[in-house]
Amino acid sequence: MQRTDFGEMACSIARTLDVIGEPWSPLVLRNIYIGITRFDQLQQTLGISRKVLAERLKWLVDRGVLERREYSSRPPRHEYALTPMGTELCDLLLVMVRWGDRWLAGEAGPPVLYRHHACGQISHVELTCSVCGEPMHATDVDLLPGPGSADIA
Amino acid sequence: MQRTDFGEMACSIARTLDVIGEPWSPLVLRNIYIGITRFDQLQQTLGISRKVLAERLKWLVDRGVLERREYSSRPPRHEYALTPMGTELCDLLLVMVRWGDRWLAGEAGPPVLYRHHACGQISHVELTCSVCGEPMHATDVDLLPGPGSADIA
DNA sequence: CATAGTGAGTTCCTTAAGGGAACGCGCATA
DNA sequence: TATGCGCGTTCCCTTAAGGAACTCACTATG
Repeated sequence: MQRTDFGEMACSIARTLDVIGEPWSPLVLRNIYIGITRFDQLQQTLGISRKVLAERLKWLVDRGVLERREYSSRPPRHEYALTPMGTELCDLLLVMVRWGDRWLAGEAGPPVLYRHHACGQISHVELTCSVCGEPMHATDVDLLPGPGSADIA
Repeated sequence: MQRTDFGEMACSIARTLDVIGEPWSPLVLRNIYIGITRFDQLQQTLGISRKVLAERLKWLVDRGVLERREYSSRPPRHEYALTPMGTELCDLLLVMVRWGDRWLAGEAGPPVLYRHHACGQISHVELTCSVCGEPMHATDVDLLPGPGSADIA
């Protein structure tokens, strides 16, 4: 398929999708987040094709989300690690988890639970306003054109 | 391409991706969220192919994220609207915006600003713990197997 | 009444991306 | 010298995305 380039759109959603919008990318990110950092491990646990995995890893490294680093030099071996940019991107995964748990988990319940270090409780993420701290959802905001505008009226 | 089925994985991220992981789906959602609810409008503002748009809309309606409703019966005309499930999915968009604004907006600054109804200020979303209210990011949690487990050790 | 127009898709063709298996390369151990 | 492992790359096949043209049901205009 010939893919439209999202990276050039004046929209932070499109630009974010340009980085991790490809199928598999979020799952690759998830696995590296949970400690599965090597090529073959990723390939086997995800069931992704080696070709696509190689492409995605290179893409994510080029965008600055992942870092490829040597963990052995005698037999040259590499692993992938999250950069600060990549670590913050994992927030997106937590929100996906929250929505998937809520709407798609069904009878069985959530496959994974999250314990918050600060309070020690099993919980999930909530979206709040960075200014007032109250809940902030899509229905609680007005959109205004920003400095980098061009899109949207 | 033959696509691996994410919907059957015991992972809420994969299951969420099964719903909106296709390229364009989040942008379709965004546009409907901001009030662009008709086929031709969506097609023109996104620059998406009509074929793919029709597929995506049908998919999202089938999954329960969107609702197709008639706004005129004499010339039969339809528009698309967010269901409660779809509205909550927009939270994901807010988090994408946050990350894109932070890491990809560059010199120009964010293309769109968000004003929070509750406080009237321009702000952005923050992830907090649903139990204690403190910040909750990917680095602030431990993962434990949940009732719907099968995946992850 | 005939023509043009509109909203919402559908059909058809071309191109490129995903899946999968096989191969390559550098090195270590037997 | 042979086997094996980690990490990819190459090749071929199938399928999905892009894009333009076409359909269909109706409305408005001349």
